[in-house]
Amino acid sequence: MAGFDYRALDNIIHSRVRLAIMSYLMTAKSADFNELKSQLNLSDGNLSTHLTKLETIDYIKLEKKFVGKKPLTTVTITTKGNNAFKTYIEQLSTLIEKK
Amino acid sequence: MAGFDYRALDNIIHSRVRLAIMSYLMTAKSADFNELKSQLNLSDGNLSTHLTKLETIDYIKLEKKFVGKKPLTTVTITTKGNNAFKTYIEQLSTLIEKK
DNA sequence: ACACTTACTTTGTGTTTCAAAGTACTTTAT
DNA sequence: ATAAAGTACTTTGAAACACAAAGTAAGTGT
Repeated sequence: MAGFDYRALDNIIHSRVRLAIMSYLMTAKSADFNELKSQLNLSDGNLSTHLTKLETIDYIKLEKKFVGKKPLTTVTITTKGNNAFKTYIEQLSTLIEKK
Repeated sequence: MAGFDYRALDNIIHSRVRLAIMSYLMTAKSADFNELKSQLNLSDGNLSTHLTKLETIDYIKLEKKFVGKKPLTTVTITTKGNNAFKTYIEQLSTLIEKK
């Protein structure tokens, strides 16, 4: 009975906060900073750092523009991010099925 | 569309290594140190520290005895650990179902 | 002008992870 | 008998991580 290889589980997605972010983006496709912040109950700083990390490995794309007078950061999941998330979920599924 | 509450996900189970350990124990019921070490491909130190952490919150029980001349540590999942794991899996399931 | 709000980012501190090194033996050559 | 190598762990230390408090840069009331 071989245990599962924990190294296979995407370490970057597998953070509770980033899992929440990615999961949200999978259905929402895109969201802006404040939407994520309020929906996921994150502090500004916490969200900001996790977004930066996800952006660094190209799982999401961040676009900054002004809407009227206010800055607006829009977050979009990339193809790479989408694939990574799907893989992550599949691995989790096999883990869960084993119960 | 409300995102999921990451704070609800058991932080102690939600470590890749500990998830592997708990998952293994759910089906194996009990295992000894070297079994976990080899099946889960963990270094001695890494396994040791995670076991200690899981023991601290009573998710597992560690029993040390000698078999012949050698020390043997047997790891058993507790009822509390079993429940915590089930809850964890349920939460993950809802996350996955949302896709 | 002054405090206050908004939309973030940076910084600082505490926590976590992991393997290398350490411990306390036992077993195996020589 | 002694040294070298293994066994079964635990402790330690350095790097990475998580998070909120503080900071920034702009706008908005009063």
